[in-house]
Amino acid sequence: MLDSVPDNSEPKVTTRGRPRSERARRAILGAAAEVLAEQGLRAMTIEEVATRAGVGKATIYRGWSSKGTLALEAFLDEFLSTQPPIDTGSIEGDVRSALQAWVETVNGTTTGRSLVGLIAEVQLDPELGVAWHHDFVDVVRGQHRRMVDRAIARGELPRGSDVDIMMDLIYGPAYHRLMQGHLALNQEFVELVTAMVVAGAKAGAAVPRVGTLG
Amino acid sequence: MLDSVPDNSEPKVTTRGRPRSERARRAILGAAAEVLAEQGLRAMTIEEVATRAGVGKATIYRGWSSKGTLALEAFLDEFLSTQPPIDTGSIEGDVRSALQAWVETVNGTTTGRSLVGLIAEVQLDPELGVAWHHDFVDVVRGQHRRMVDRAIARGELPRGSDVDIMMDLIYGPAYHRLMQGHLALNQEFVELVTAMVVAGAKAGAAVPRVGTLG
Amino acid sequence: MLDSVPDNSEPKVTTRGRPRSERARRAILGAAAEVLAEQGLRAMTIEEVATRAGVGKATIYRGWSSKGTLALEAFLDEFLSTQPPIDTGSIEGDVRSALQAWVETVNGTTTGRSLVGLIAEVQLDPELGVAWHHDFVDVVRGQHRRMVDRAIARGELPRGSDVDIMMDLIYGPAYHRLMQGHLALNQEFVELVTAMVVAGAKAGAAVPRVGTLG
Amino acid sequence: MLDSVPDNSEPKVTTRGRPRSERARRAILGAAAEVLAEQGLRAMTIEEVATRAGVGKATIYRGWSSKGTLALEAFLDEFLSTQPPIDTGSIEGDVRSALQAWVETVNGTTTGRSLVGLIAEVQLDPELGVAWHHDFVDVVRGQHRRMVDRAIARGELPRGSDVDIMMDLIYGPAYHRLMQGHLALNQEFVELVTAMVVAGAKAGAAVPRVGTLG
DNA sequence: TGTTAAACGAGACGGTACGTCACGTCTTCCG
DNA sequence: CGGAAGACGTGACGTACCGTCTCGTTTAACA
Repeated sequence: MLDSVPDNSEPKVTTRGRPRSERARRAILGAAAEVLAEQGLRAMTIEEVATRAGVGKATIYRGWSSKGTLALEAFLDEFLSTQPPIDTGSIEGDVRSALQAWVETVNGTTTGRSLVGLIAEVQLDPELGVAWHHDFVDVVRGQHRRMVDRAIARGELPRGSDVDIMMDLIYGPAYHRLMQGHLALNQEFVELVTAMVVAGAKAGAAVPRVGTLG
Repeated sequence: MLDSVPDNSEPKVTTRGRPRSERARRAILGAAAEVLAEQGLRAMTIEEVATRAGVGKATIYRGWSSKGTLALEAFLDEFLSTQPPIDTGSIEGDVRSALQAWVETVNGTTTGRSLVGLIAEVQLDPELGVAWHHDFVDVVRGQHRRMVDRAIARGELPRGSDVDIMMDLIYGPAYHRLMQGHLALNQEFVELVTAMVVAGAKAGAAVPRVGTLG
Repeated sequence: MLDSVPDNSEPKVTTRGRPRSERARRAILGAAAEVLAEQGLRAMTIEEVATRAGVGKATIYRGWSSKGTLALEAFLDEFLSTQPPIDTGSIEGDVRSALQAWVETVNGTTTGRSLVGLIAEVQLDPELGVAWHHDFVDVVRGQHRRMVDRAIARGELPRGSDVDIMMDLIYGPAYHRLMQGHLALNQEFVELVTAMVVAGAKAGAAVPRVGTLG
Repeated sequence: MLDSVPDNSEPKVTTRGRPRSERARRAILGAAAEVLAEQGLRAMTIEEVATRAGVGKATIYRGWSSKGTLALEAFLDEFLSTQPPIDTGSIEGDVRSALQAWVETVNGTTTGRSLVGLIAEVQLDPELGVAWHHDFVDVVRGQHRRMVDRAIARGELPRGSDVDIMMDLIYGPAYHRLMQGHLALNQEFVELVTAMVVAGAKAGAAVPRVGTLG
């Protein structure tokens, strides 16, 4: 979907203006992160965030259109900082490292639990979806895409590889287990997915592209 | 409907007794399905379902512990009936057919939209998670597992294949696109996933199994 | 306007149904009377009444359409019980006694202060005006009217006397001082008004009724 | 406008300084009068006045301490200009003319409705009461007092007449009907009150003055 | 004429109360 | 006597204004 790195030097999580006072903005995001970590997204209320931040509710509504957009912004920096840039030199090493970092965050941090709650919220709040795509999906997929692009450039993967499918094969199973909770996200999972995806990608170049679609 | 679902001749979606009167039960589930299709899970309220069903709210609470469990039951039969038993004779054919049926439901029906809402709700309501696993995840994965087992039995896939990872590689990308909405769930997606997963599975037998570390 | 005694065996202060539970109704009216006496009508809030009554705000809104109608009902019984039926045998005695009772209530009780607040509120809330007229103005004027009617029957006042004007001459100055606060409502005021009104009424029978009006 | 208003060459409606810029002051009072006429005192908000006047809220608060004091000043000149100085030569003529002018204003103009709202507001806002007495009650009663004083000087009324009671008997019924709304303020009312008050006043000289009791 | 301090418009801020909604429980009363 | 109807206590919602407080920007008096 997006190939170039999104130029969002600052997130566009809200559709509204942000608070004039940096003090209020920081207090709100800090309180939101706190409540999010303690109680989860469902239990988080604007009223409690306002109280903890020492801020009027209206000030929050002035800056964020919903609980979701606020939680998203509170979540973003923290999560992204746990997903380091990765470049091991081989596609297999890159995939393994990226999955490992993701699994560790998801299993070990409150930020990981917020991720689950936010993905859920996005399904239920269409407006939040817009911000989610711009500030999370596009950003994260941009990083992953560069990983796969490098592998193609190195000749590790066939030139005609479908990068999007590659990315979905790597992270799809991970998000699937995260959301359905049917099996553990552990080291074995990381190894197996890495092995199968890399094997499939190297073997799968010959896939006949169907003609009915672009 | 299902090619021999294990033992749940009747779903265990609720932890409570069900309404004494079958009439009320049908009216409630019908009204719930209606509201679910029209307005989605977030907008559905117990009050509206009760009104439409011509039933007291207490009667609903007697049978279902939350909006989620009610929606789950209203969703289940309908969704599962759209996922027919599959046995084309080859793993490639089976995977393609299964994904196709899933994609068609998800793209074309209100039931598909309910699926998204329910997965979201499950993340936010732990109690609902129990019912979700018993009545949805286990059932559906049971079907898929038999599909892969048959391929191993036929010798299409190596004997030591990790069936769970296979299943996650097939459906993980699908659910990933469904929840993140970053790319279309179309025929090309079905073909590419089928090809890469089958290629990876056939090639991936040599993967060195890590110990039980994790 | 009204001649016959209004048959309001129970007040019609609200336009809505009243709470089903007598317990809630009593708690609400009690709390309202309390807050009214302590803080006055302006400072009284539905939230505080609800809290003190141990009742949800919605229960109050279910029974009363505004702060005013609630305050009115909380005020009514108490106020009316301070204005005893009067029958001294002479118009002069009756007027003096009635004014005296009124002045004592108004000067000495929190109910008196509520009266001021309610009259003010009625000016600002047209809906409240309807209830005010039915439950207060009509009731009180009915009592006063009987007082004047008896004087006419006794022959103390001329047969053609305008009863409404009489009543306004008695109570008009009183309410005027109450609202404008320019002079004290004391015993001297009662005596002077009584004397002048009775003198005017006895002398004023010969007033030529203007013909331009009914 | 007034037949020599005592000393308030400029009203003391506010306890604060006024806006430095005459332009702002006029814009604010104009906007306030407009909103007052359109929506009444209850619905008038400082925010709307500020917006209409093209002025910051702080500029209003710099000049007036509350909605009431602002409304009072917006109301004053306009109302007083409708109550012309009166001197017909007889007490009866004076009373009739004064009541007539008052009734016409009250029945026919938005200024009349503002009067009601302001009297109400005065009951609920003690601080406003101070300004109200200084700028309205004292001014108006000053006019009326001179009217009665002249009648006494002319010998129409007994020398010992209680001027305050006279004034309350004239205007009390009028304000009473205005606030309670129980009967019309029409020509008949004017005539009857005039007749009865004048009759009472002329006959009532013999009233035994009670001591200073009360 | 150029400088500078004030007053200004705009409106964000921390609050309070509003009136509404849906929750999950409890009560009433009808069939 | 079971269930529909819906009132109940609760608590969060999102809004409206409050009165205060920064912000630049006029604006007008003095240098």
